[in-house]
This record gives sequence, C-alpha cells and structure tokens, in this order.
Amino acid sequence: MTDQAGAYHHGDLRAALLAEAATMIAEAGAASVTMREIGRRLGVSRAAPYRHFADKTALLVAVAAAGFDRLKRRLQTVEAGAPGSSLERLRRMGEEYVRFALENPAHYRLMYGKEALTRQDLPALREAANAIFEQLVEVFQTHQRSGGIKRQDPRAQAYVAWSAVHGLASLWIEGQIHATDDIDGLIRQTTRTLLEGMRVRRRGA
Amino acid sequence: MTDQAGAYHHGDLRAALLAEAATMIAEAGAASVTMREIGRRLGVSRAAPYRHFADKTALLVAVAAAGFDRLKRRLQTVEAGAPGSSLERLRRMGEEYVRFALENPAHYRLMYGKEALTRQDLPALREAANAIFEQLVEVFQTHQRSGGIKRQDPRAQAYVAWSAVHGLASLWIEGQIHATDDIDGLIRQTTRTLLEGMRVRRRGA
DNA sequence: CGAGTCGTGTTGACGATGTCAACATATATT
DNA sequence: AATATATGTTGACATCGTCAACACGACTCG
Repeated sequence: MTDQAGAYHHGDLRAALLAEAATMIAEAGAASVTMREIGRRLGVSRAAPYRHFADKTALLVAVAAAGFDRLKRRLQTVEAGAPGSSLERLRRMGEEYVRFALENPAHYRLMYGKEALTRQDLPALREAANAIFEQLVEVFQTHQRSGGIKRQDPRAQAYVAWSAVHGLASLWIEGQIHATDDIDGLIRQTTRTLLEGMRVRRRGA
Repeated sequence: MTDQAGAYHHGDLRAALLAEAATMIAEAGAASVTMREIGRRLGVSRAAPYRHFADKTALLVAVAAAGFDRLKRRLQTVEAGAPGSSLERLRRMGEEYVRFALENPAHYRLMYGKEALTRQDLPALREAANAIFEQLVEVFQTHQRSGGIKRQDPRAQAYVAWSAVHGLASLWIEGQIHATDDIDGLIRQTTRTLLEGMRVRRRGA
C-alpha cells in the first residue's frame, strides 16, 4: 500500500478522475461524461477508471456526493457567520442554497437527477442530501425555541423550505423561468414568502 | 396524404409509438426507452420510428408534451369545478399538481429533466410548461382582485407557488422525502404555508 | 538482494445503442 | 395504368460501457 492513497503509475488517478469529471460536467453536462473521453483527457486508457470506480455510475455518484459536501459547508458558513437578525440568517441560507445551484447548474442537476444514475447504490447520495436536511431541521428547531417560527413539526417545516428553494433552483436550471425576469428578486420573494408563512403572528387571521 | 393522419402499413404507427413510449417510461423510466426496443414491442423495425420522429429526443419531447397537456387539463378541472372557497380552490390546485407528479413519477421527471433530452429543439416543451404557468398567473390575478392575495407581481407569485409544488414533487420522486413521513400532510402543509405567506392581513407585522 | 504478490494500467473483444444510406413496397394521385 | 410519395426494412458504422487477459511497477518478506 502507499501512504498517499493511490499514487502509483499516474499519481492519484482517483482524484484526477473526480476533478476531470466535475470539469466535464460543468462544461457540457453530465451526459458528456464518458469513460473513454475522461481517459483520453487524462492520458490513460479507457479501462483505467475501473480500477478506482466499479462503474460509471459509481464515479458520478462520487462526484455528486462531493457537490453535496460543498453545498453543506457553504450553508454552514451562512448559518454561522452572516450578519443580520436570526430570522434574516435563516432566509439567507435559503438564498445561498439557490445561488449554489445557479452557479453549478449541471452539477446540481446531477446531484438530484437519479435518472442519469441508473438506480444502484445511491444510499450514499441520499445520505449526503439527508445530512443537509438534518442540518436544516436543527435550524428550524432553534428558531422555534427563540420564538420567531410557528411551533409545528420542524421536519415538515424543513421539507417545505427545502422544496421551495429546490424547486426554484430546478425550474431556473431547466430554463422554465424566463431570463427577462429578475431572478435575484425572485429568490428574495420566495424566501420571504416562506418565512412569512411560517412566522408567528400576534393578531389577524 | 391520408385523411386519418398516418395510417399506412402499420395503422397509425405514430400514435402507437407515443403510447408505447409512455408505457415503457411508466414501467421502467425514460432511460429504458430505446428505439430498437420500442420497435420490437410494436413489431416494426428499429428504423421505422424515424419516419415519424426526427430522432429519439423528438419522440421523448412529444411524450413529455403530452404529459403537460394532461396536467394542464387536470388543473383546469380543479380550478373550475372544485368545492370550497376561492382560496381553497387555489390551494387544491397546488395539491393536485403534486398528486399528478406522484402518480406519474417517471413521466414527470421526463417533463422537466432536460438532461435526458439532449439540448435541441425544446422550445415546444418549454412552451407546454409555460402554458400551465400562464394559467397560474391568471388565477393569481383573479385572487388579487377578489382580495385574498397580496397585490404583488402575479408572475412572481406564480413562480413562487410553482417552485414550491414542483420542488416537493421533485424531492419526493427522487426519494429524498422519507417514506415514513406523511406525504399527504406534507402536501397540505406546503400549500397552506404558501397561501399564508401570500395572503393579505389586517393587522400584525 | 531476489522472489513473489498485489496494485495499477493496457489492449482486445463483445453486445447494445442511435442513426444514416440504400432499398423495397404500399398507398395516393393523375 | 403510371407515377410519385409516404412508409417500412436491412445493412452498416461509430460510439459506448464493460469484461477478460495480459503487462508492469512497487511493495513485502525471505
């Protein structure tokens, strides 16, 4: 074995495969990732990747999982360090989620589009996505206690919020939201409407 | 030309292709649709479909467009004929949207997953989706006038609502919402939170 | 230091797929 | 009846994912 995991002939081909696949996805979508082409680009043969990933799906799943990790860290940063009130920070988490998706459309699509990944060992992916969800649940629990948010099942609240931001990101990525529209304003209005619908009120219906 | 469009050797192969493709999608997902397999099932050769559709993408686009038509009619039915107050009808439209998606998961995924359909002449699809959107915009305009809904840009409101229901459907279809959860309750809570966030209020912040 | 073992990469091959060109035939048109 | 057009078929090609067989480098153990 090697101390630096996987550095034989090529020099950490596994990492190179992950990086190159991510590049190809960003450039031309997940459908453009081909075992043969990725080999060509890295100067190895077509079968070389099979020494590091069981099949193409496994490679794509690993790339997608890395995307979830990046997204998770990004949300944590907002939660921890952004300025503004507590509820405002929650709202900004939603904004940041959508921004991540808009900045990495093809990667985001891969993360959620199980169609591209023929059903297989996707528990790893589901778990990666779930980690983000659990984090969101905790945030809602916190805000229920601090009084800004209605005391409902926080898991349900988290699903509702997740749905809204994921849906907005998804529709935009698929080109369903016309470019003439103000996407930043739309992100803002989405997160605001959500919060408005979940906030505790003193009076009125 | 024929009076009954396309009824030569086979007897309306075009319609048969659309129907069989839809069946295959429901059975095993869009990835299972193959020009050769669909030919086998219909008893024609592998190249026969090319007389009716330019390529595989064109066939899938047509199937997806048919899905949008079905969805649109279903929503119109709710809007026109459901019982309950005006705002309650709006909420039920959202519920019905999600239900359609849950009943036809693979088809719904095809309708929005442009990844499966290599970028090409998808204006037809976008337009089909847009027809539903425009319908939704009108509903919001109506409810703004009748007083239940905040007077904001109705297009933005429609996008927010669409995002929420599409996101919920999408997450469920991709298996991100745990089966132990009460999906019907979640649909309800999603539509309620949305409406709550958009409704006009007399007092309170 | 030498032999063997295992990790890593290569080439050859197979079946499946989308699609085109060339050909065949049925239907419509005149 | 003759011709044109719509429809369907077969052959072929490039590409793809993947496996088996082989080759080589690096580490281990004597």
